[in-house]
Amino acid sequence: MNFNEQKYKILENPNYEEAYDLIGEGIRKKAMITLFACCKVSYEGRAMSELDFGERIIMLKPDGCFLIHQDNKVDPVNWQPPKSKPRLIIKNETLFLESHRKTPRERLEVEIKKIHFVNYALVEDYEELEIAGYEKDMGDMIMERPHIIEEGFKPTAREYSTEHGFIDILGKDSDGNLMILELKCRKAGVNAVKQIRRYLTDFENKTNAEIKNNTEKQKIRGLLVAPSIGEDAKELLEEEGIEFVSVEPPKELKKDKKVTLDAFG
Amino acid sequence: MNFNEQKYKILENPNYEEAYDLIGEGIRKKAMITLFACCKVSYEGRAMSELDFGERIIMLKPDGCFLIHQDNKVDPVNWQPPKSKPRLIIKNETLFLESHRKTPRERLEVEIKKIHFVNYALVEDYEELEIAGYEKDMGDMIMERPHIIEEGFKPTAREYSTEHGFIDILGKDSDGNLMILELKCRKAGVNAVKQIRRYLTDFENKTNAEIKNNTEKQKIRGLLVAPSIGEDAKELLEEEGIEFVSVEPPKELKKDKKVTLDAFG
DNA sequence: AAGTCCATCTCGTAT
DNA sequence: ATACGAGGTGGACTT
Repeated sequence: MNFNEQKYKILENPNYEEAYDLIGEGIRKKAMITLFACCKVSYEGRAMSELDFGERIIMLKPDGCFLIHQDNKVDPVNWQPPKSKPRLIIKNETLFLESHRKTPRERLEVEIKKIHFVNYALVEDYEELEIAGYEKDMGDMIMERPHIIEEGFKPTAREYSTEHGFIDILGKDSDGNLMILELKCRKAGVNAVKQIRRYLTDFENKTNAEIKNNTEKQKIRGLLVAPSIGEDAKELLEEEGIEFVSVEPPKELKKDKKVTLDAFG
Repeated sequence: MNFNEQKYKILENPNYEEAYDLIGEGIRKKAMITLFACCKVSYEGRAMSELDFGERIIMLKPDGCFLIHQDNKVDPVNWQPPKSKPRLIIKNETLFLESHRKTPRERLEVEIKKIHFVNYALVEDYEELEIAGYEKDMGDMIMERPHIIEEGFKPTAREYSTEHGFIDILGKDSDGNLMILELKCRKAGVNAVKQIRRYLTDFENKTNAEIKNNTEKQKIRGLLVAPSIGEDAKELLEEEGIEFVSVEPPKELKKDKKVTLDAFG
């Protein structure tokens, strides 16, 4: 982030012109914008809706998302998807926020009666969500029957924490080499391979630092474990010297899984 | 709103204790709480997930909803549904936000590294969304104006229960033949056709069993009513001798409809 | 509480 | 661009 830039900016009880300026600035800077305002919302597109005046939290994201949240429910009451284009309009001394998209043509219009506060925030976030739930079943299966991976494989740790996230399964092969397993319950893509690459780097640095005097060099093997693999992922895999093991995820019913998860409670 | 109460409260760069107090106050007052913070998120329940440190917008709603929004996508990256219970914890001079629910047992934990700003807002909103364009509205429209389907069509039942589910609309044509209508408010696929096929089978069996002595055989017509139809669905439709009627879902609001009707009274 | 079905589903991925 | 399927689907309604 540039030091000239503020991380965020807040205005309380702004008039429509001040709010117009702040929101415009936020959009230009690709910030997350949040308003607490009394507004009326009209939507027309795949369906059609009207929401009369009331107070809501409005969010604009830098990817074009437009969310209007009431004080209940997980889902926004009205919204526009990514890549929608926002527009600011002042008409009759009133601020209007609009958001448009094409294919399908959709339009959201928000008439702002009163803004209590508005802010923008320059968000820095480089992380992606790692979901384990479905991989968990697969992990359980491998922990119980390690020979699925290869004869002599011995798992040593689960959900092993590193700088770049959690390694699904850590273990050793019959020659004592370290094995790093990344599990995917569906067709694996390039991201999975990149993830293993990061884990390998973590461990190679660690190994170099901690046991640089170790004369017999311990090998570190990276394995992608998934039912199948995309073509682009396969190329990257071979470049990186990472191995691929085809494993079908166990077909358990959700109900069974639920029982398993409840057992933790 | 009580005049003693502030409509909202904002803190910039609070320490963990100040934030703890403000968020606690917001929860007690049943306010919407918004944070701009660097945080790490763990979820365990129906599935499991980890999201490493990064800046996000966190929202707590008075109904117990808990949302963590990254700077893209409509959906939150992690969340808890209504009626979840929030908890504030200070541990090792660090603030943790938790949210729990039962049935199913789920837990969300947010470790807060740095809060840029936090606020709560006492939201006053008594409006509900008025929406049009659903299957239901389409059904309403056809019940009110049956000629949309064809001249002489007379609906006899709505949501008619069969072994294989509910028939949207049942009726008779001008020749007294039975008509089975399946409504889709968007482009219809093969499933819609298969559904009608099942209904037809149900009725043909019934007819054969009950009135096998009936000399003049009553025809049973299956109709798919939708704005458009997929190519694969069209093929199956023709094989099965099912008819297709193109009807756009009504893009008018209930309120408008009510106004229109009121205008006649 | 559990099941069913719709949704401006959203979101990913392959074609 | 479109088509198809999965989801911690969410949310409304029925049993």
